[in-house]
Amino acid sequence: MDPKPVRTRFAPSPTGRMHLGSARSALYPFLLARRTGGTFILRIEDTDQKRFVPGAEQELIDGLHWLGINYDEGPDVGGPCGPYRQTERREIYHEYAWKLVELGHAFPCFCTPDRLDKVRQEQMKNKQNPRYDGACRNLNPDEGRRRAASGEKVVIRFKMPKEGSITTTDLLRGPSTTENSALDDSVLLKSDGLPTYHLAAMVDDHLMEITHVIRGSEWLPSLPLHTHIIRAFGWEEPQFVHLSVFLKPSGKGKMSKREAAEAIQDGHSIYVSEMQSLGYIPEGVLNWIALMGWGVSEGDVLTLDDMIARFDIHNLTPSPAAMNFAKLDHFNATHIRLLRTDDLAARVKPYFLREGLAVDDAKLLKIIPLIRERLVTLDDSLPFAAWFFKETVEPKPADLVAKNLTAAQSADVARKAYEILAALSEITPAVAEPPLRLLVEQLGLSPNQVFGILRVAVTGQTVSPPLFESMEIVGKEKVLERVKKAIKVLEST
RNA sequence: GCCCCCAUCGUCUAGUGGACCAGGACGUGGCCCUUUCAAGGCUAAAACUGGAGUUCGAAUCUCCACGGGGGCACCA
Repeated sequence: MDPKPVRTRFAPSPTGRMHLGSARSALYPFLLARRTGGTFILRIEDTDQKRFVPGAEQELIDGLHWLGINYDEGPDVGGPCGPYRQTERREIYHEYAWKLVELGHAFPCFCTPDRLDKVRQEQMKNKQNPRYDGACRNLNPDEGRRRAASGEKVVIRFKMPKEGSITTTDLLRGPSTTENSALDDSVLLKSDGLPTYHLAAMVDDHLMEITHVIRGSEWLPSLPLHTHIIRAFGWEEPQFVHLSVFLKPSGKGKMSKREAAEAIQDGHSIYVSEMQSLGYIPEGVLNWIALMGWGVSEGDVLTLDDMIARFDIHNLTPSPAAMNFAKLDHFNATHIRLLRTDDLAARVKPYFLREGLAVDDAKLLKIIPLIRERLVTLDDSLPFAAWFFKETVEPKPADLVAKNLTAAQSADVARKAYEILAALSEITPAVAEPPLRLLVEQLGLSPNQVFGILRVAVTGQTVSPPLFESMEIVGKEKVLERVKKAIKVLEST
């Protein structure tokens, strides 16, 4: 066993919306850290000032917070290895880049982007692999340093060995050997003084003592480069785990902007920040993304705590996974049903308020058990229960007419039901249901017909929570008032 | 074009040479329950990409093909 405490990290770049793929990239290292009693870190990789999006970092932080993926060290909470924002660490990268030059594993390069472009185009025309032509590779380091110090635009490139090969290891895929001749002299430090990912991530993972690098599979092709860099410094190599990508629901190609838009049409989203307003709860979202790329044999309804207890990095799967929103709905509904009544009430309340409804908390608490198992998303509570918080309901006359009955016959049924209800001391399921069932029998009708009329009369809609329980919450006075009104409507139809 | 990765029901997956006529979950069909809508119970259909090897024996190991995905920037 490795005695070193586990340290993992989520290292996003603030260049856009936080999508579900990022959420999963945060979840797994979080789970590993929590599972092993280790430390989980948030590091912001903001070295690309061109693609920087203001507010993106906050969205990331909010998203993690909403999901319950808490980090021990990060830009807003600090920690012993800070700063945790790469733009605040530029001197560090500068130092390490030049150290690599000193060690003979890197070289300063003064080639202009213009010239490199031309070279690249020439190479492509000749059907060669586009790569650095090595113009500055053998420059005298001292001269390079001098020119750089004098303010000349300079870049530092890794000095990839021409010969030999390197064997790298991905925890899920095993070892893989790459010929060095297939690798390029990649840029490590840009002319703006900021590092590229290759340098920054390796330096930070080392300084932050990251033991397991869990990242997207788009990094797999650059693992040989990264391993070269780490070995050039003489550092210990962390375990590398490359996660598969999320594919669009069809399984053909990865999620794109277009698919994201289509998902929205459908009441779904791939953006964490939108999940809440769509009525999803973190438990549902987490369960869904966790199991895309993590195989459990049985028992797949998991809370975050369950995941921590059961997580094993070796059960991650290397193959791409297609998004299946139907499964998200299933997990969301399942976790909603698992919520305590007061918890669910508190979570559902904002959706009523959002519609401008005045919510009575005590009443809401009584409604929750009636709608709980009917909800897929939290906002589904609106069609089921919004009418509870309205003074009056406006049933459609056609809905009040029972199946296979005329309006006049329906009115007659309603009148008889009214008399029964009016005579009751109170309207509860226990008191009201038996006499009304008796009425159903006496009239030779189906429960569906009689209760249907009452349902529409009282709730204003054809689909509602259970009738008698609903009537109890509404109260006798309002029930009678609404049934009376329904009779009038039916009579005038 | 070059490099890399992946491969089990429609989808997510279990499976690490015999315990697999391949298990679970979502979805789908049927039945039951039922005052609507759900939920719940039972049940059905549904997969090892193809070929060649290794082996007494292969979903599991090797190779090839096909397929899918990713990467080839002074982006991450």
